[in-house]
Amino acid sequence: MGGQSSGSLISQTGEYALRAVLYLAQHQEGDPVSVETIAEELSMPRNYLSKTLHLLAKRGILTSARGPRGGFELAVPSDRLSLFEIVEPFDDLEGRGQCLLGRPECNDQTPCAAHHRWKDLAQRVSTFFRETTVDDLIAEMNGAAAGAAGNGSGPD
Amino acid sequence: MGGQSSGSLISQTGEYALRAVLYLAQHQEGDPVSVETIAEELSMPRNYLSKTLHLLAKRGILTSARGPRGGFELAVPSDRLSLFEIVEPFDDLEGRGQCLLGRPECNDQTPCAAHHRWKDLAQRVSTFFRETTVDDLIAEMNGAAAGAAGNGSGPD
DNA sequence: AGTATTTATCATATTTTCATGAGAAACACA
DNA sequence: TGTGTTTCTCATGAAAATATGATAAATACT
Repeated sequence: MGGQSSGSLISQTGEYALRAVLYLAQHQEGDPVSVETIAEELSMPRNYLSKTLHLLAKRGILTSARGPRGGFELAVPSDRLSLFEIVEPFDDLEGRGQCLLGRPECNDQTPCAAHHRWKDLAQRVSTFFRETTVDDLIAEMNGAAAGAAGNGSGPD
Repeated sequence: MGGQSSGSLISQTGEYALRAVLYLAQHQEGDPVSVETIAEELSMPRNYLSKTLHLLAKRGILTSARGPRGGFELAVPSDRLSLFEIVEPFDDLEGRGQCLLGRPECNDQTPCAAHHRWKDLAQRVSTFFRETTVDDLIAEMNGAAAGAAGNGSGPD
């Protein structure tokens, strides 16, 4: 022991999913994008990413096509695709994992010691994932890079 | 794949630590408490908990004593012991794990796509762990169970 | 001194997560 | 129809987190 575990809110896999979908949203012109491209561009393990994206496709978040000109595309407009939908297949952001003390049931009726103090924050996190869209993140990227507004053509 | 990972902010081990310390704080009368007792009472793996508490002892958060009448005790007054100190040896709550997209460096200068939106929440979480004390949780427990004040003897 | 009790430490097992590699299936295009 | 490209799927491997069991070391009590 002594080694620190990730501590991150989402798993490595969930993070891959998030970054890959973000990439797809930024490369929506024309043909689908191959796993090869994404994996290389974002430095992710190719086959592992393939499986990850496959699961998102099964969830209806992406469309996949095989063969030449195949690859993945968003199946949902990026301004209607929440981070929650992307991460949820891989990480349980609600339900369990809410209670700091790991109680199976932890609510206003049967609260753990931390419930009342933690509740608000947990709720905010939940809301963040549910209400933040892929589009929001892209907008913020462009905004932050260029100055919050104005330049119609996205960079890159 | 398809199985959801914990999704919890802290690891199983960190959760054990938190719950065990909380238990210790509530049983501070007289003799130290043995791992045996805590493990049984809180349904945790005995030897694993032993190691976990040992690490907290090395950090100066608990004192440990061997032999008859041995066990663990708080080494710090519960109103000056933050949740951060308890969990930090097992989970990296700050630094890495802050960036949603897993960037090694993610700050105001070199932000990831989610940085500006996520920053505030991450900060709040960090503050929660740093500023919430063990005493706060115990007070809340008693308060929530009995009605915010009054009954001197704490319920079990 | 001897004994029972309890933590400390070591070696190992189990489970979950993350990752790799090879081949099958689907598809576009010539 | 054939060929190359790409996802899909399976089998396997590696690493980390979690857990177990046995033994050593320390200590209180008789």
